Amino acid sequence: MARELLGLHLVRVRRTPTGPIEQVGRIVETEAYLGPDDLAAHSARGRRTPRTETMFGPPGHAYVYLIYGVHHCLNFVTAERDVPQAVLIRALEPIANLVGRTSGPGLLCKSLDIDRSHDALDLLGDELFVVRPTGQRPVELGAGPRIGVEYAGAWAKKPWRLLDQSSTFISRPLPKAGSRSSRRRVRG
DNA sequence: GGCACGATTGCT
DNA sequence: GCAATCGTGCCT
Repeated sequence: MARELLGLHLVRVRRTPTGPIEQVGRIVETEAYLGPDDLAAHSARGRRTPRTETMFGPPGHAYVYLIYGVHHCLNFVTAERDVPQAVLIRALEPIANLVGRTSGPGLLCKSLDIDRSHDALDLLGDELFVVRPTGQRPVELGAGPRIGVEYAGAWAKKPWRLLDQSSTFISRPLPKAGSRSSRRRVRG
């Protein structure tokens, strides 16, 4: 799903006093979180709490959480009920009605005005959803380790951060080949 | 009730 | 390099 979402358009419909505004961004960076095995996931070891409950719910819903007491992060729940997997949306390329930066999970939520009140929102509804654009620009697939999960040991090394290398709106470049974070463990 | 800390960002 | 800022998870 993290791969499939790249290149699709995320649509956010905001109701305003003067009528609805449709914000659109092309998804250019995602990360996969495959709990309960994945120790980098909030649902690691099957941890099921009020916060992570949405991850255990049906797919096609938003999982939104507050990080560092400051920013919100938007995820799509991707697996069947009771299988706590999700895809973090990390960066958008502005297509329509987007003001402010959209490169980075916290910035993206700020620009789309998404917060905890949107947790568990149905992504098949009319407020937040994805569409496949016509004449879709091809995705130049890149992969690297996920950001900010150093604590997850071997799981932190998995190349589950996916992005479109042709986009200038990714949150940060992939680590250079040969750098510590991209080097493969080789048996000696 | 206490306390350590985070799937980030911005400023020094 | 590090502070901001607070909900969450886990312990007592």
